[in-house]
Amino acid sequence: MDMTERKLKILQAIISDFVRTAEPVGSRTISRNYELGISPATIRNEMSDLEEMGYLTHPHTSSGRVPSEKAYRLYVNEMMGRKELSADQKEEIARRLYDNVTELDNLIERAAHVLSEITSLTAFALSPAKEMEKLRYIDLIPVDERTVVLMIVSESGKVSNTAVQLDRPASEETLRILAKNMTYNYSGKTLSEALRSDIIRNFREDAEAMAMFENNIVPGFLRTLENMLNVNLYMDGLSNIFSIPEYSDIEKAKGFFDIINRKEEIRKKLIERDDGIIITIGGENQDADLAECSVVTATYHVDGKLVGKLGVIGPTRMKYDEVTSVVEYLTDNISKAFMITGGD
Amino acid sequence: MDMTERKLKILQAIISDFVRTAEPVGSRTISRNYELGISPATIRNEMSDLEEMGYLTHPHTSSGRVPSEKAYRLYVNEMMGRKELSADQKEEIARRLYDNVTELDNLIERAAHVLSEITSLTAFALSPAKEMEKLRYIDLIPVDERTVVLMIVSESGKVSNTAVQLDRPASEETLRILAKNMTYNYSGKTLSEALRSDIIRNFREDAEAMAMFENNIVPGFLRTLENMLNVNLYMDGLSNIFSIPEYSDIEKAKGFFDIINRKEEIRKKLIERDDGIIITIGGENQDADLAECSVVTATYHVDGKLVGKLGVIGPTRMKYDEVTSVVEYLTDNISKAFMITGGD
DNA sequence: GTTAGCACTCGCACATAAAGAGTGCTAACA
DNA sequence: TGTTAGCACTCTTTATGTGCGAGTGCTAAC
Repeated sequence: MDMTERKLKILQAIISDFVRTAEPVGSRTISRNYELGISPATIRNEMSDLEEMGYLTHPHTSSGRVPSEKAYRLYVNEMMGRKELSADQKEEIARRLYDNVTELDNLIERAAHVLSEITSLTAFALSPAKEMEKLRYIDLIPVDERTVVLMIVSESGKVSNTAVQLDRPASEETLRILAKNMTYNYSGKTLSEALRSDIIRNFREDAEAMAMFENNIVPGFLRTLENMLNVNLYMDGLSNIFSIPEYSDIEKAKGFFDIINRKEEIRKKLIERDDGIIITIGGENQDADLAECSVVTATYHVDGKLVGKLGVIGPTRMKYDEVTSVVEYLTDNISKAFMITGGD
Repeated sequence: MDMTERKLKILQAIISDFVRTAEPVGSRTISRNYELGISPATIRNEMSDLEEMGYLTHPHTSSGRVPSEKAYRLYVNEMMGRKELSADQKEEIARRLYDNVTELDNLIERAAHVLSEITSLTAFALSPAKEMEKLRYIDLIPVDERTVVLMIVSESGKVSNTAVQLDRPASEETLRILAKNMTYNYSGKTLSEALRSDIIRNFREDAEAMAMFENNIVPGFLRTLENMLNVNLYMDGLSNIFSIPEYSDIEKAKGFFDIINRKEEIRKKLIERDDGIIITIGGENQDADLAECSVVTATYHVDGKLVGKLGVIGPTRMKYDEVTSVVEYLTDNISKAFMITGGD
């Protein structure tokens, strides 16, 4: 059976109506509310065809039609236009994103918040992966006899540090040598290179320094690198789930929270996703628990180096055009916002 | 009407049964399952008295009795014993608390997690208030011509820092002088003193240093202090709410999440609460949205200086004895755990 | 003071009925 | 040949009625 122009229009009308109301839509509704100039009977015939083609389903004999995942996929791929955000919306988003942000992670967290509020869905955002960040500078700052602070500065200016307790007192001179050596050995290396590579030990001539390096500094160094590499997952708008009719059933709501609680898993899944705007619909999500959800993600870049993701998770019946636009606008603006506020 | 020994026993039986089953309890149930040696009819008479005294309520004429808030209050104040945790439970808690913790905040977050799992309720924990923390050491570390890292180390060893962009290049000498001065002026002061006090400017002799100090260092200093003072609220076990019959109604569940979402408010409320173990039952919580919940909080101390809170929120029908014991055990162990793992 | 007995009250689960929305088919029409 | 009106049929939803069970409150006897 061929897809005709008219079938497409009817399908679009059905999707649009169902997205709005969450109720199966009947032929009369389409005929009344969408000016296609054809009678309910004709629409019924077309609907019957569309069902045979796999674009519609029938909850039961005597109810309206519901778009299938195949229909959403067609809609997203072929029929959906970008919904340009209004100037007001853009301003609102920008204002809230730019407001008083001092840390990149902070900005990302806020992006999740804004995203969830605008879409009324559950939003998430991943702080940037820093594998490709390069080390710039390493220092050991004596605080007291047995305490030094190990500080690592990355090329993008991110600072991280740990207080390290020493076995034995260290002279400032020793610390200076160690720090200088580490900076020399590691600056220009990426964080993951530094973490994976064998620790470079080239002060064998100084037994004292060497012992301390081995026992105290190296563990602290690795710990700090790991901290810097950590990717945080922020989620927001969890309670939005309750305003979605699909989840008015307590069991389903519970199921949703069960998914959402497995943060570690989500984090991994997100990291695996391809770059750019990705929409997965229902069963396209490997996870069986997500079979009734769609996920929209987009990738942001800061400085062309740091890379992270954000997006929303909601019922397959979501406003893909709107959501896509907001997600895109946010990612486009994240690096911009961050430069303006001049965070570290 | 007087409270008698027997009435107390019956009330305790009713509370205990209702806490377990969430169903109104009838006279037969009490007579069968609790060996009080009296018949249902007698129990009915006593129940009737207890109702008149305000300890029981009656959902409708032909159903069992439900304890009132007044009953829970009596129970908590007079009848409840501490439920000693089993050695196994203690070990389990300790193991999970001590496991691989490197940061205090981390430990607190985990405490919330453990607490929610053990009680099957929603748990929260507040990272310690650091108002009383004293500054130990301040340093300015040059990274490149226009970038320095401002580092603050507190007496308990917590390190915090910000990268500061400079208007103009600064000599290492200038930075050294500034850092030395700041350490001299602020070490021994508490964080909040440092934040509130006027900035001390005593290098008027050096116009160059002074200008940089004013324009770049001071804002970074204040920002860092504020960061250090920030109190984080961790919540865990949100989805536990779904296994509580009281919240099988979607509207109530939604209401619960509405409360939980107002993190800022919760944080403030928690900070205001008195020290020690505090139990508020139903309407005793000012917040109308919490009128059907009870909140149990306890205070922990680290090093006798840092102070924070943790606790649970659940239905008025909760196992107060168990919850109290767990909460108490956790707070007692937090500082201990932290010393053992040798965190910063 | 305690207890057995019994009438009475509700709430709940279940069945049944009526209403409403929507389809699918048939036959007529342009 | 495509479109439409008409109508029987299906299935869900909502309202209504009924019986059952749990539990009380009262009375009278112990």
